[in-house]
Amino acid sequence: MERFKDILKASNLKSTHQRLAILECIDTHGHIDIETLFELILQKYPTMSKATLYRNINDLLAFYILEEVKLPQQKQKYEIKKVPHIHLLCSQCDTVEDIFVETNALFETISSQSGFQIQKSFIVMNGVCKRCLSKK
Amino acid sequence: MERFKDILKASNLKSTHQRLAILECIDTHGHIDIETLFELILQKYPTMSKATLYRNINDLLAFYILEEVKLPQQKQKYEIKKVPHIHLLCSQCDTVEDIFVETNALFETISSQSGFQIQKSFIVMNGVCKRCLSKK
DNA sequence: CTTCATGCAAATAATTTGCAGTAAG
DNA sequence: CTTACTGCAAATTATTTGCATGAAG
Repeated sequence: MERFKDILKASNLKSTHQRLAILECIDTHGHIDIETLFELILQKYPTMSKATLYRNINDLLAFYILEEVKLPQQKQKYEIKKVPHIHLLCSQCDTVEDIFVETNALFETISSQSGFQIQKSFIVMNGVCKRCLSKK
Repeated sequence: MERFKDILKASNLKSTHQRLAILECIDTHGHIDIETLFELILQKYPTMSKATLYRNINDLLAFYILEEVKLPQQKQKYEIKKVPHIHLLCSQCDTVEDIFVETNALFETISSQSGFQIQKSFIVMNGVCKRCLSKK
């Protein structure tokens, strides 16, 4: 994917097969943990080592290309950095959905109530997704 | 503290010195990670082992006496389970403050927009706290 | 060519488990 | 007394690092 080559170049990172595979894999999965990511990439690049994976994840985080996603009760996951959004974690099918919602009203309330100056937010909702709800 | 003895008894857990120390320590600190907790308890109970600490944390989580707090860029922390609240994480002094805010409006928006049925939420705000703001 | 990234193995850190002894109720 | 809990050591699992080789630009 050309898109990722450009992103890497912008941070002076070389576009190795491994790095591109990591980015594409995270991109198509949306949210993924190290172990799953490793297994998926191994299928395409049998020589991929975990050291490389960890090093790349850390580098990509440092350059703000990736973002960590810490969900309750789950192993740490990663996603491609995008505009701020809310995570909807379904307790039935275990999938994570992203949703874009206006949160200014909430931010306002919090600021005026506490004097805290909000820079960014991390919001996860736990519940049951549309699909699982309609299954009953 | 009698309060914790009652809580433990309600879950058929014995009130050992170690357990009470863990609970009191987490209670007074608000949010604390394993390593810090271990060092603090060692001061009071020099024989405390990490195996016991981990086992107890897991048991207390299983009985919903503790709750995990996963903050961005931080080691996993724990807190005594309380009513739902929002975490305010200050990027200057690194402290976490709890705040109780009405979130129904946001929940409503999310539900109607996505069809997701919310059961609980985990919300962290990153920014600068009142104290640090006034220091300038 | 030059520099940076990879793979392997070894090192370190984090967490869990088995088991014999100890304390809570 | 009986059962559950603790501490220690060993076992697993997760993550990082050093170094020689290989690939990207």
